[in-house]
Amino acid sequence: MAPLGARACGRYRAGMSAARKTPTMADVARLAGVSPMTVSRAFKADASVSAATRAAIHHAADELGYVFDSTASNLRSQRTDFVAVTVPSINNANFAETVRGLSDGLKARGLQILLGATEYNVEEEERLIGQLLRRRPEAIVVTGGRHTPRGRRLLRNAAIPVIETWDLPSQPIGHVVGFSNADAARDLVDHFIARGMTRIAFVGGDAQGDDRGADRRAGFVAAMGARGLDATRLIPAGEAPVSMREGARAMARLLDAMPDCEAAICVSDLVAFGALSECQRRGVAVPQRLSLAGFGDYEIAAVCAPSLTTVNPFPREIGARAAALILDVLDGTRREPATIVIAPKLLARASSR
Amino acid sequence: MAPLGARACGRYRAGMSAARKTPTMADVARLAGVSPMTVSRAFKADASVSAATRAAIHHAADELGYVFDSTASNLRSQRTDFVAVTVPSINNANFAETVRGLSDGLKARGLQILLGATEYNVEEEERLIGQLLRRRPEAIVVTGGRHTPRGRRLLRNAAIPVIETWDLPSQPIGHVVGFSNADAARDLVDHFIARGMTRIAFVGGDAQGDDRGADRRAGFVAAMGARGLDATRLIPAGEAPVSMREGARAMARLLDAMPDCEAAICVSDLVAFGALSECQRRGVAVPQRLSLAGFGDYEIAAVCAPSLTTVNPFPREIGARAAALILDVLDGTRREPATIVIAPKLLARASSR
DNA sequence: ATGAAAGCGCTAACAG
DNA sequence: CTGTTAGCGCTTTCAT
Repeated sequence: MAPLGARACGRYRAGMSAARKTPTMADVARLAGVSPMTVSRAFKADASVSAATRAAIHHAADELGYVFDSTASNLRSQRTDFVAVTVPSINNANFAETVRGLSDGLKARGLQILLGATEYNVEEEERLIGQLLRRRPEAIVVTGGRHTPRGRRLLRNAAIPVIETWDLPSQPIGHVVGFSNADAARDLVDHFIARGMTRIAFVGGDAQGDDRGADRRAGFVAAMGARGLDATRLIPAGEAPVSMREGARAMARLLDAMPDCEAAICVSDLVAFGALSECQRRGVAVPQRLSLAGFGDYEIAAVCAPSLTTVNPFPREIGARAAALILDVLDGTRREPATIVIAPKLLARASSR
Repeated sequence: MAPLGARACGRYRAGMSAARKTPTMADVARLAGVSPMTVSRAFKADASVSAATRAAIHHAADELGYVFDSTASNLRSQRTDFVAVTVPSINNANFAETVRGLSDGLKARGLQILLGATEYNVEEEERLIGQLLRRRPEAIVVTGGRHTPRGRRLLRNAAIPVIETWDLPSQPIGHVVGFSNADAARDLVDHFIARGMTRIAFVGGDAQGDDRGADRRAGFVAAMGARGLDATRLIPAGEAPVSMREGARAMARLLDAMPDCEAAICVSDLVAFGALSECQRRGVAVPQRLSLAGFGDYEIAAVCAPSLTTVNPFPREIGARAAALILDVLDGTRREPATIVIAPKLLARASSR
């Protein structure tokens, strides 16, 4: 079946009769009449090879259809140029923006992201961290500061930079690029209070595994308590990922159970939009009868009518700052753990009067 | 600074005074009193090692904080357990769902996704494919059937399964899991015609690099022509990624330029929602004065009021089918290139009367 | 600027 | 079930 080269046994060879071995640097070297070492140098941008030799080598490589083999390079050089990243969900515009910020910041130095989704589950995160660390990434970026004991241990022992994001963990493992979700919720509370509202509800933040959401809800409760207001108007929205549908259902419950509410702070803009749509279905005027706010500054918050008051946590910048931090640490520019605090921005829009 | 072990020179060691070498299988073997080969087997689920030996080895490994090194395994075994995937954008719920479908289908066999975003640019796709193939993935999944010549060549020569998705390329490189974007647009045209509308516009599909969108627009033009209707009501929406904001602006132009339109088919639900919001701002009743349709069955299409008529292309299933295909090919169950055609489903909702 | 030798850490292949 | 030997394809190191 595969007469030559045991390596190709059972391997996929589209439309090829014989399984010819994939060419290696040695093959390129032979064809170009140089040593393998020179070929290796010719494939590194900053290595010293004469222009003519380099051109000849690339020509030979093209002729053979040679593709550089990172797996061998990784082992020998003990560098993978991977940065491992875990996010709760890939299907979330906020986290996707953080990944973009990371990716853009890292690709200039040839670092590639190895992405995993925890699906809002710390056990899954632990499994994922284990899998990712086997690949020997140069650094690892995780979302949030809550991990299983083994997850924490894996991260601490990894001997690579660890960056926790989207949060300000009380016991950081290494570096942090985040913000206070509780403070953001407090700012929204104060926003409504400043506009004369006191009967304020919080929608969501109950989802198991969504620690950022839980922190926002806790921040709401703390802020309401500190202002001497009723902090018990908490509307659960169900399991993560909590989104528009859940927002609509939660608003239905809120309107039924607490018709006197003047404002509702939702755990995210997606929930807020779902809540808004339910208000519109029921003829509840926003913001005249009920003010609404979300979180995240998702695109929909700016586009929907009325536009949604929200908080922009600068997800792209979180990624960009994390990337810059990684580069500094790998360069040796920075040695001590850093905590970079992002200042989220409250955006007052039409959904709050 | 790093007295022992040249490997650790300049490497990051959080809070460690000396740079001790990362333990290897040989270290674990020594501590457990077995050969490295037995340690290797103990780390493979299906290898034959006595239960007692396996337990002892894992105990020793834990004690040393040993982490299996995939880079060495990858080189020696010529397997990476990577599947490379390129999508136009990571920040798009449809593509994110396809990635989830892939990821879920592959993780059972221990395959991990290596993800890259092309940002709707074939040159970027070419670069990305080159980068990804160096990592020696077991298979590669790309979005769409348009590639640069070098991109095509790289894929064809890769000697791994290639799967093009979200499209039905006329010249497939290998396998295909997709659907006809043109047919989907035609179905929407027929949906409106069946409801008595003839002055129908298409919004978007002009974005450079969004081939699926272009196919939908082309399908609209072809279908309108085939039905003897005016196919010139084409509203550009700007460069990819085209989203809600662009939809709102495009609708503003449509209402100004073609106030007699009865229906508008938008290149995506995001554009359709933006268009809807503009209608609401202007007091244009949807669907009474103008019917709307989108594409993609994004969550917002079901939640917004009025809900949006759309087409569900089953993005999750595209990923799941691609994953199943990859497993079959790697198993040797399938040898010939497959073309799996997904049947998108038209969902008639409140935005079209 | 180029080359020779050695070896990264694991596992295929082949014993026993 | 366990061990021995060799080597995956590159790059570090040290020459010249």
